[in-house]
Amino acid sequence: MAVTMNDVAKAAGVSLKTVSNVLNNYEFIRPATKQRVQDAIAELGYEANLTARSLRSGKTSMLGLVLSDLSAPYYAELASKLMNAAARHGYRVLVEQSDADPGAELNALQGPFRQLTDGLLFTPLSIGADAIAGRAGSKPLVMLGEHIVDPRFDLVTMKNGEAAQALTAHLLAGGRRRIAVIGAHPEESAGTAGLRLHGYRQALDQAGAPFDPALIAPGEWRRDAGAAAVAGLLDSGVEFDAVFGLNDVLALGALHELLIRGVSVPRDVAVAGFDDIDEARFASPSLTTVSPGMDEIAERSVALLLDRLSGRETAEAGVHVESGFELRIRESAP
Amino acid sequence: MAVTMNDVAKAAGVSLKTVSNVLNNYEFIRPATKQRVQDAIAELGYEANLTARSLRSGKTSMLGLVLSDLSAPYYAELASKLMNAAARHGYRVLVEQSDADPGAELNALQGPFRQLTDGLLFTPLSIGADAIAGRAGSKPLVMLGEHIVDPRFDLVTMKNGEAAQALTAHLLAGGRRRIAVIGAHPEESAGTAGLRLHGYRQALDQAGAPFDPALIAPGEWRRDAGAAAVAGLLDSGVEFDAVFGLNDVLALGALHELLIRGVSVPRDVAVAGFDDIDEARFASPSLTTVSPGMDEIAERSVALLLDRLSGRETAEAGVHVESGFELRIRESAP
DNA sequence: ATGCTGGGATACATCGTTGCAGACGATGGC
DNA sequence: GCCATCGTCTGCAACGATGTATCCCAGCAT
Repeated sequence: MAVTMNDVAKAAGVSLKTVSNVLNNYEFIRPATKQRVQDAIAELGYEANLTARSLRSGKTSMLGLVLSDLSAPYYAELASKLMNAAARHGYRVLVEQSDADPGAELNALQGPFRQLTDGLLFTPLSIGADAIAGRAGSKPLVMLGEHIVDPRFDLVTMKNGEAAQALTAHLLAGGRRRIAVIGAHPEESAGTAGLRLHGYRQALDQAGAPFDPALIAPGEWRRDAGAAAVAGLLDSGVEFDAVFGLNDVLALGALHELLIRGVSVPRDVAVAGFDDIDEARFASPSLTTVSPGMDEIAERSVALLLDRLSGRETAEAGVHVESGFELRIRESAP
Repeated sequence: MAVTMNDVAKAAGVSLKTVSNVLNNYEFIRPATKQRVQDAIAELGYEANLTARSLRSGKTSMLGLVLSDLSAPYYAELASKLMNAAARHGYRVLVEQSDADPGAELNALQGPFRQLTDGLLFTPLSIGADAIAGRAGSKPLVMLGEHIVDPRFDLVTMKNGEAAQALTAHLLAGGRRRIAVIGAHPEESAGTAGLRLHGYRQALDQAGAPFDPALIAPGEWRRDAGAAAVAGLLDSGVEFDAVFGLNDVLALGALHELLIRGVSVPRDVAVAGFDDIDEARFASPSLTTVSPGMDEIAERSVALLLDRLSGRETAEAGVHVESGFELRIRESAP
């Protein structure tokens, strides 16, 4: 069997509870006693049993992260940074893939997954604010992304609208007039896709450029969907001189399809994305995109969640944090 | 407070233990009793407390996955598939990033992380077989990748040497004679890089082509290192007509640098990678690479680990599983 | 001396579950 | 009619830690 606190207590000649007190940095312990306990711990190679601690204290020191698919580069990079941020505060991150499935998202919210974690970082994609509110329970919950902007929930996001507007303005400034958008989600308006599309339209309006619905292609946020969307546009005969992928993998799929079809980028068509994943910098041509400040997002969302856990943050209404952004102008849309 | 088994027992008019038996599918329970318990569970909305179960049973239903960096596409895709495979068997996966740091890898092996998991999927990068054997403990451990091939450990890997040989043969068959290799790790010979390099040399030997050490560029397995390696080769004046990136991100970094420098791919230089990450298919030009059968790797490594856990697999020596591979011939090296 | 204060350590109950051993009534063989 | 067996269910202890309440003693004021 493993060494328990009881063994340590016996070895140090103190009570079980004193060992516990030493481990939990209880203030009033004589230095000599503390030393004896620590020596015993070192000698026996004692390691606290986290399961027992969790059962007794009700805390797991784990944060849950719910996202659709860990193999998507944006989520992979985000997860990596979140884990590092959490680790700095002594927490681990347990990841759950929802596949954007409503049932899976609900399960993550109330099932065993929730039980295993002290708080949740949640990227809802297919369920709404009311469904969440009804099942959120009492443990803290921080939303990531902007599918749900609701005063009831804490939210960490970026200035999607502003960023999309700035990026579109950049394309317009480069002389592009017919900017196709791919990856739109027609059903929603408040989600990430909706906000970015809104920013696009604002930029058009500001520049006095017309909005043409024929240029808006729906699609899931995957490389193949980006390629398919561009293929559809090309085949339909709609003219366009730029493509704005609502995220980077869409834009990279589009880029691929354009080049295959013999369309020169950026000469004939400029391409821009959103997210600034590592891959964007090394695409050929390299991809113009928006950097959402992922480090800041990761750091602040963990900080907010931990503030809720510790009770440092007590606001009744949801706290909304917005990170900054930066345009990354590269070869695909100079 | 949450609903406990005790509440269920009272509601159903049975003992605590009977509820436990129902939950654990104990054979000898009268259908009527079982039904009553299940009704009570449904009515009260009871959910088993996993922490308490873990403490009592000594099992967590979590598998540990140790890798260097979740943001690397290969690991992200692998982690995603492993999580899905584990979920199919009722297990969760807890990921730990080691950053290829020896201390972090040792910690994952014996620290709290190990305690939280029933078994480990381990991608060692910086520590050796002896260090692992000395600290492995008694919980099952399955190695991923081939940094460590040792009869003491279970291992799931792919035919690195054969695959690299086949890929190199393909390049040679295409008329390439001076194939640069980037991402070599000169210090090691048994690791992944070493095995792939070995396959490369075997292909050269078989074709009667000379081996030139000047064509071997070391580097970490990242995009920027791939770009830097190619830049170094170009600047040094060494001639080459193909680049074999020991993994895809290296090759993609190399591809990027070649195109920036005005080198035509594949006309002047062919480029090939290894891993077949999603991105390879959508690169421009699309990347010739080796598909390691990641689905199979994920499925079989989880199966092996669970077989060890359940005692279905009892081999004294390590079980070594090799998945198949397929060449994916694409535009970058047709 | 006595009472009070507060630092330092302890005993005991408790978190929610599962393993073990045994109880109980009904059945069946002899 | 007795004992062994079988199916079904139960009680108790235990997993390894923490919270609560309490106790003891030294130091100080009264």
